[in-house]
Amino acid sequence: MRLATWNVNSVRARADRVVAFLERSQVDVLAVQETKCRDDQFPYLAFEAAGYEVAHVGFSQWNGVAVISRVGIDDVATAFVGQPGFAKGAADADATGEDAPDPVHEARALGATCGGVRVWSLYVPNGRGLDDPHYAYKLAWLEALRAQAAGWLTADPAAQVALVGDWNVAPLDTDVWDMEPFTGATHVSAPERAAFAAFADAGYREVSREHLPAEHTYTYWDYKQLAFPKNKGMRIDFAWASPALADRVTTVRIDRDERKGKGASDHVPVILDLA
DNA sequence: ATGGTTGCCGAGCAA
Repeated sequence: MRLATWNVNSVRARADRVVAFLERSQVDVLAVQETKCRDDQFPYLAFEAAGYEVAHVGFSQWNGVAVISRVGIDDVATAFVGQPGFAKGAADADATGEDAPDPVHEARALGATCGGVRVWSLYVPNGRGLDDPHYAYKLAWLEALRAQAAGWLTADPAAQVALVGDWNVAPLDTDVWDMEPFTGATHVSAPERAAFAAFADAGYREVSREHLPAEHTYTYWDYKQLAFPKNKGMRIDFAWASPALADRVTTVRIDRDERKGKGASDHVPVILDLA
């Protein structure tokens, strides 16, 4: 089975390109992030015509995640248990002693069982800035996911679980082109890196680096300032696998060519082959 | 060159 993950940065702007990728690369299951649409706006027909089923969750023009599969889609979950929402205005309410508004649940996680693998398409909050409320949200979100994922393994040590997507964390200094511009920035801070590494403590293995250990191997390049031609990229898309699944991974590929040409997403697919 | 890119939607936000 071939499993891939890709932040497509709008599935409507790129439906043809995503279908072409699925067919050219013979992908069985694709986890998609940043569809940027509601469920009723998703271009289902383009994927169904190519022989794929789609499970999607999207509430607005922001976020949105999907699993696209030609080996079945069962037990779809449009959030993980305990998934935090963004508590807009929580800090203000705390200061004034007023009741905080209800947190806004965002479409950032979708789980589906495809071909015997529990696949989670994950779009980790960006964080925006170290002083921003979205940064605390990001850390809480990662910790809540880790707690759930640890529980899945405790319940079934032989579980085949893939936690794949845009983690918005560059775990190593060599996962960015240069650390200097990231001074005081998100994606590289110690708490974010610890929250990411905690998935290893929970028993998972990040199989993309196991198979592609080369430094400065990127999955994302900003649209601005000729970042791609200058290869000023970041490695922020990863695949944590449960032990039983990690043992099945034979190859991992990053399809750098998908960043080329007109109409490219700013991220490229990460593709896993499973024995 | 006081910007730089893209996508949402149709101004300004988010990444």
